[in-house]
Amino acid sequence: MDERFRLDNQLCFRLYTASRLITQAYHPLLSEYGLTYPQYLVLLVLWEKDGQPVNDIAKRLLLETNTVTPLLKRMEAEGIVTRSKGREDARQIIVKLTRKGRGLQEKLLNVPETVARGILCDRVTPETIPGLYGMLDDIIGKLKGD
Amino acid sequence: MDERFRLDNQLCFRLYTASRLITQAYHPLLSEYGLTYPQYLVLLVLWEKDGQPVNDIAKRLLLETNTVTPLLKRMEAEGIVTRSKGREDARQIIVKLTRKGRGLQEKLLNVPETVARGILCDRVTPETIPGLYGMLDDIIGKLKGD
DNA sequence: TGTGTTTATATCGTTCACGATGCAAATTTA
DNA sequence: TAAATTTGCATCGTGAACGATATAAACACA
Repeated sequence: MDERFRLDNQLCFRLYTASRLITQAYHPLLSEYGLTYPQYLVLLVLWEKDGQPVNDIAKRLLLETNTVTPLLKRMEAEGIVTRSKGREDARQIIVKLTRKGRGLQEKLLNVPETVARGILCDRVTPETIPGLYGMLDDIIGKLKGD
Repeated sequence: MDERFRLDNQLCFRLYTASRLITQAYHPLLSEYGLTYPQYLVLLVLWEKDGQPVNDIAKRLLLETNTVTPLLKRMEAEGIVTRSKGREDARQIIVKLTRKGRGLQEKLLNVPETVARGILCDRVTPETIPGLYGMLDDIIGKLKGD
C-alpha cells in the first residue's frame, strides 16, 4: 500500500469530515427555525450589512451565484429576506432582511457558543484556535487565488 | 453588531470553505478520469482493503449508506467497482475493485502530492501540518461521538 | 450611435449529503 | 420454533455545490 494514498494522511479528508460533522452539529439548532447551515451563513452576512446584491453575498461566502440564487429564493419563500431589483443598476438583485429575518438573530444568540462548546477539547482550546484559524486562512487564501 | 456572529469568528465557516476549495483543487485532476472527490475517497478505502461491504466503507468515511449506495452504483456503472451479495451474510453487498479500478491507482499517483503542494504556505508546512491534523482529529473525534 | 464586451443574475443537469422511511435477512428472545 | 428486534442496504425527497450555458443590463470604444 502506497503511503501517500493512505486515507489517514489526507488533509482534505479531515477538513471534509470536520466540516460535515460541524454542519451536523448546527442542524438541530437551526432546523428548529427552518434554517439550513448555508442559509445561516447568509444571515450572518446580512446581519453584518443588510441590503446587499447577490454578488456581494456570494463573494463573501466564496460561493457562486448559481449556488446562492436558489438558496436566496428559498429564504424569500420562507419570508426571511426580500429580493428586489437594484435602483442604480437594474442587473442587480438587492437582498434585504425582513422583520422575521432580523428577528432570527436574537433567537439564535446562543448558537455560536453552543457549537463552540461542542468542539473544544484537548488540542482545540481558546489558546490553540487562533493558530488553527491562521492555518485555515492560509489555505483558503492560497486556494481562492485572487 | 454582535461579535459572536461575525463570519470571521466562525471556525465552521473556515472549515467549510477550506474543504470546498480543496475539493475544487482535486477536481481537474480527478475529472480527467471521470472521478468525483467522494468517489476518489472510496477508491482510497478500497485500495487499502479490497472487497469491503457497503457498511464498512461508509463507516470509514463517516458517511451514511444512503450517501454511499448511489455513489457506488455510479462507480459500478463506470466499471470501477463490482457489487455482489455477501456469501455468509446475504444482507451485505461486497464492493470489489475491477481491473480498471485498481489501474486508476497508478494513474493518480501524483494527485496527493500535487494537491499537497498547492496547499503549503507560510503557516502550513511539513512542521505545522501534524498539529493541524491533531486538532482536526480532536474535533472529528469529539463530534462523531461514539 | 452602434456594436462588441463585460457584468449580474439565473437556468439546467449531475452529484453529493442526509433525514425519514422501507424491506428483507439475521439475530435474539420468549 | 414463532415472534420481536436488530442490522444492512436501499428508496425517496430536499437542499446544497458547481460546471456549463443563457439573458439582459451596463459599459467601452470605434
